[in-house]
Amino acid sequence: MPTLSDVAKEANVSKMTVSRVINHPQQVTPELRKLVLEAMHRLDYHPNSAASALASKRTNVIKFVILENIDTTEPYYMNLLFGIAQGLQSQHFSLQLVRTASDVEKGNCDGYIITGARATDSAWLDKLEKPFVLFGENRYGYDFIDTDNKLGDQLATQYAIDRNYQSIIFIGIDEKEPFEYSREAGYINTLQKYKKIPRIFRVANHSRKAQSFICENWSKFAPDTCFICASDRIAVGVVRAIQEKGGKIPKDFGVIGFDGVFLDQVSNPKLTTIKQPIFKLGESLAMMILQKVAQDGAQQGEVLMPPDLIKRESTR
Amino acid sequence: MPTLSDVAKEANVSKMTVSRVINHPQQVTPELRKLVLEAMHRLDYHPNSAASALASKRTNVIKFVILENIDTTEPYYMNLLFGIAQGLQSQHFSLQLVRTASDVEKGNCDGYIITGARATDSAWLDKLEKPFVLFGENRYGYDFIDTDNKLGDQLATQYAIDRNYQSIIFIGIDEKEPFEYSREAGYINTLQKYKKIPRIFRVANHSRKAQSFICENWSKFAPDTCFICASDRIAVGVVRAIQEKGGKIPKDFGVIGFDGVFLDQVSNPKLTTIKQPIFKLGESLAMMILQKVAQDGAQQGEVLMPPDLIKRESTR
DNA sequence: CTATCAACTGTTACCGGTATCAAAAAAGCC
DNA sequence: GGCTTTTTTGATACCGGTAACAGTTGATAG
Repeated sequence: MPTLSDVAKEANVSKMTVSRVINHPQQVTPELRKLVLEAMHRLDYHPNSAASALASKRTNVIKFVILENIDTTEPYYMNLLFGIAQGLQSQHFSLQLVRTASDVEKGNCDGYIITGARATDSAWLDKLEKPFVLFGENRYGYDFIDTDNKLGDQLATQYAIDRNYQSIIFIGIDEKEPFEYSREAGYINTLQKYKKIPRIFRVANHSRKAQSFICENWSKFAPDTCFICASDRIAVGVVRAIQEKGGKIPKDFGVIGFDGVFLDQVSNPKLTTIKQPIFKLGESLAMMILQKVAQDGAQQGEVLMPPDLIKRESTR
Repeated sequence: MPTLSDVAKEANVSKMTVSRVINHPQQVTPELRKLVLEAMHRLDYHPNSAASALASKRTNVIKFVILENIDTTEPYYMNLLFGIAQGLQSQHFSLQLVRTASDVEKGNCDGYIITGARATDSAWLDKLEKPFVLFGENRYGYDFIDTDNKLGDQLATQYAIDRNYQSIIFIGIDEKEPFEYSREAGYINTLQKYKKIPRIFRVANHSRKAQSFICENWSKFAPDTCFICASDRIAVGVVRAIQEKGGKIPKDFGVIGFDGVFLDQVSNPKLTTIKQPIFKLGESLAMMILQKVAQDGAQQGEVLMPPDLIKRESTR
């Protein structure tokens, strides 16, 4: 394993010059820079992350905090993680996973990416000493990245209208969280544009809960209805309920999910869904926290990334 | 942040003694050890992982290599990851995720945990310079940890027999991999014990493939049949096929899955399944690779962990 | 009572980088 | 051209640990 010194010798410069080429290239004249880069390349040099972490009093570790029950963890977390990992990798950072607020303080890191934070978590978030960014909308001014939830269900609702479903109903998640309000807002806004009256029901985010809800209230849902669901889980339940009641998908009943990871494919018929750009969200989260760390905790703002409408078999 | 030196001063010993208390406690007399531990506790000392990595020429990073398509990634990987993370945490190691063989060599680490390795991967596995362990059975002598697949489907088959299903059929995954052979072996062995003749079908590991397969061959399956499925995905498809054909679950048809993460709960009826101890597998993987690293790459052998039969609604 | 040895503890040098400041070189100015 | 200012480069001192070896101590043996 070649070291900084090796490269320095090879290029006939001092260690510092090499270090600068890596971290502050603009401080070095182009000629020297080129020399050094060539030397690095010749020797196949890779910086030692532990050494740089030590010298610059960092850890090169970001913690990913998942404040959700492991058993109900959504499959899309895997994609999120991949995205995060990819983003961190590019800066030679590595990752630690944390599942409980109590483990957060254990061991060192340079910053946190936090997901699953609810309104009640803001108490301890405020006490964190390291910079953090959230995955998921919040209205407390914390930096976050999320799918553009509102846009997502605007797309969904618009599509249901375009496909000429007579009645368009929203099946939401029974939680008072910003992402849910945003999705509902997308639905409501779009319906209002056409002077239609919104009808919203809310259930727990479980396929079976959704299924039994629809079955129990089946009489309320006439044919030619499209269900805009706040999650693929719910959509899966709705599909099963319709099938159980003998409704015809997609002819008489349409179903549109939200998430677009895993479940939408396992379902039959495959779900029309709002696909979140999960991998990219992960990557962006990584970039944001790294930047925030580099800028000593400076505010980063909010980022909403547009989702895609994936048209499949559960709508006509 | 207190350092080793701070603790050393507080306890009136040298840095080395403190270091020894942390890494080789048995080399220090109990009295001193106590003194040091108290000092560490008083100061709330946490070792600096970067410094120790640098000094001992390690990186304190383990790479988790996932050789599978991100989109078909099983939800249980999340649990595996949690387990791995937990195991690594305990030794102050952190994690990097890698998805392609080409990224494996990029950046440094002390060892690898590799999953999704197929027979064809052994070529580059042999070339790896750092120690590694595999998640998943293999017959090439590589160290691995896996669920006891054979035992799993012994349990499943035995249960189907106990529940008095007349005919017991295995729906396997259409891949020539050890885990599949082991599951089939568990099924075959148990049936043979009762002088019953095995019937095995194999399909791709997709719910819809399984569904259409069962539908197309529906005439072959008389009532009073239990399907032992090699995965929950397949089980979900089988359940849907039976429902589509109007079969009664669990009275006339039983379905037993394999995995026990996520899908089994989303299904309706909830699946009877062989639940893999995924979290523990992950933890063990972490422990194994850490030990292997500590022992400079010494062989660790194979570990098979027993799964559990979870009895739910898809069997009578 | 001293020599020998084992067991424990301390000293020193170094792991591979980076920050800081000093020195040198280049540029600007009169 | 000489002097000041700015830019570029280099020397040095750490960052917080660990390995290797040296020194100390007490026990055991002769």
